[in-house]
Amino acid sequence: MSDQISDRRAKLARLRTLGVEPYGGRFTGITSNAALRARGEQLNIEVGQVREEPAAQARAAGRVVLYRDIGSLIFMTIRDWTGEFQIGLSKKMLGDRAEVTAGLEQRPVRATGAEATASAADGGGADDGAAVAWKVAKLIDLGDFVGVDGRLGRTKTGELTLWADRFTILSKAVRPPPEKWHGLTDVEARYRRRYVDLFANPASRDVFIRRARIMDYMRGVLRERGFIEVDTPVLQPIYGGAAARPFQTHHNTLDMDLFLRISPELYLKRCLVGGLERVYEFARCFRNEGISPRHNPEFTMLELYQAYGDYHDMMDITEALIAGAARDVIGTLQVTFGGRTIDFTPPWPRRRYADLFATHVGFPLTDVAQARARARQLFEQKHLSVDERKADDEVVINALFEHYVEPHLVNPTFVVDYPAALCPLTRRDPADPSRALRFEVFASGMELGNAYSELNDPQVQHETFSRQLRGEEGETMAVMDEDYVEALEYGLPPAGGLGIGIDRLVMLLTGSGSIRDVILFPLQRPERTT
RNA sequence: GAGGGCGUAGCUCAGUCGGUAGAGCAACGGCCUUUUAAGCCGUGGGUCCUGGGUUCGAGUCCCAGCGCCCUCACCA
Repeated sequence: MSDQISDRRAKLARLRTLGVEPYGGRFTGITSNAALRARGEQLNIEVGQVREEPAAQARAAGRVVLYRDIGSLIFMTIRDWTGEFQIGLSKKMLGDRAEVTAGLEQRPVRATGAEATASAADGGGADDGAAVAWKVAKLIDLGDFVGVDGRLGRTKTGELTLWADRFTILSKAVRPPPEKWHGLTDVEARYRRRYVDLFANPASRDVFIRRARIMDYMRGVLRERGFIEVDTPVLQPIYGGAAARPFQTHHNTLDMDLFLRISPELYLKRCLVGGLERVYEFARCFRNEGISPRHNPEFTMLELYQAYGDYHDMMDITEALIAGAARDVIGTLQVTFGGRTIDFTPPWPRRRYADLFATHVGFPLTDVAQARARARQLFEQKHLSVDERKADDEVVINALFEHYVEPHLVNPTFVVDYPAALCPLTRRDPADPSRALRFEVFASGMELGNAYSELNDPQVQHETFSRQLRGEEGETMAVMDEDYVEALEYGLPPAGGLGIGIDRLVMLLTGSGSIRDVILFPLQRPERTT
C-alpha cells in the first residue's frame, strides 16, 4: 500500500469528521469551463477586479489538476472536458461572505427519501460554513473533483478566476494522478489505464471526442440521404463477407458453435431483400489475426447498402462521408499523417487495378509467369507469405499488388476494375466478366474502404461460393452460405454497397500513428500473470 | 511467427568501469493574500519486471521467462 494512498484515505476520514461526504451526488447548474472563459471575456473584467453582478455568478465543477496554496489564499485549476479554469479561494473573502458560504446544496442521487448528501454547513451556523469550506479546500488533493459557487474576476496577473463563495468536494481521488506536466506517457499504461490517459492527456481525450463527432457527422449524412441504421447479428452460425480467420464461440442452450462476425455484409444485404432499401451499420467486427499499428482484433466498420445504386454511387458517398467529416470535424481537407500531407479534396482519382500494377510492379499483370517468379522470390526472402506454388494466379497477383502498389497510394485513391476471382460477392463487369464492379479506396497506403455493385444473381453467387481460391488457407469469403443464396433467390434489388474502416479513418483524421490510439480500450495481455 | 528495443519511487526520467539507489514533480511537516508546472525550508518513500547464473559484490554482465513498443510477415 503506497503512502500516498494512505495519506489520501486519511483525508477522506477527516472530511467525514467535518460532516462533509467526500463522494457527493447530483450537482446541477454547472457552467462548463469553456463557457466560463467565454463569459469572463465578455464581461471585460479589469485586472484585480471581482464582479458582483448576477452575470458574473456561476457554478463550476471539475477535476483539480493544479493546486497552489499560498497560505490564506488557494488557487486551483480545474479541468472538465471543455478545458480548464482557475478557481480561487480567499480565507478572508469566505469569512466576509459567510451568509452565502453556507455550503453547496447537493441533491440526493435518488429522490426516494434518501437523505440529502451532507453539505459543508449542515447543522452548523453560517460561520461554520465558511470555516468548513476552507478546511475542505485545504484537504483537496490533485485529482479530486470539486464543486464551486462563485463570482468571476481577474487576478492581479490577469487570469480569469472564479472566486469561491461556496466550495465542496464532489469525489475524492485516493490514487494520485500522473505527473502534472508530462502526464502519462508510458504507452502500456496509457492503454491499460485509459481512464487515466483520458483525464491526464487532453490530446488523448480529444481524439475520442473527434472520433464520436466523425461518426455523428456520418450518421447525419446518411440520414439526409435516407438511410436507416440497423443492427445485425454479431454471433453468426456461418461467417462471411470478408476473408479472415474468425473467433469461435459456443452457445450452451442451443449447443451450437457460433462465430463472431468478420463482416456484417451478408445480413445487411438480406435487409435489402426484405425491402429496407437503404441501410447502414457501425459494425464491430472481429478477426482472429495479427495485431499491428493498423490491425486490432476488434474494429469498427461502417457498412452501408443502397438499393438501385451501384459502386459509382458508393464513390460519391465515400467522398461525401470522408471529405465531409474532415471538413466538419477537423476543419481542413489537408491533414498531416506520418509526415506526409493527405489531401481529401474530392473528386479523388480513379485508377485501374491493372494500370497501377503495371506501373508499380513493372510488368503487366497478364504476365503470370513473371508474376509467379517475382512472388517466388519475395516468398523466399520472407517478404511475402503467399507461396505461389500453392496459390491461384489472382492470389499471386494480388499479393504483388499489395506489396508494391498500396504503399504508393498516399492521397485518397479509388482503385477500380478488380479481378473478378477476388470478389465472390461482386457483380461482374458485363463488358468483361473477368473484372468485378468493385473499388477499394486507399489513403496513406492503407485500405480505408471497399465497395461493390452487389452480386444479386443467386446462381452466380452459388457458383462463386462453390469455388475456393487456392492460397488463402481457409481465409476465404467463399464459404457456402445456403441461407444467403436462398435469400437472393427471393430477389435482391440491384445495389451498391460500401464498407469504411472507421478506426483507420479516425487515425488519419486525428494524426494517430496506431489504431490503438483511436480505440478506447485496446486488447492487452493481462498485466499480472502470477 | 522472425528480428530489434524498452521495463528503476505514484508519474517523468538519470544511474559512469560491476562497489551501500538518484533528480524533478507528487507526498508529508512548516511559512506565505494574487499564484500560473507558484515559491522557500525540512522529511519520508524502491520486489531496480520475474526467476536463475557469474562474481567477494549485480539496477549494471550472462541465461530463461513475462509484459509493452517498433520493423518485417500476416490481414483480398
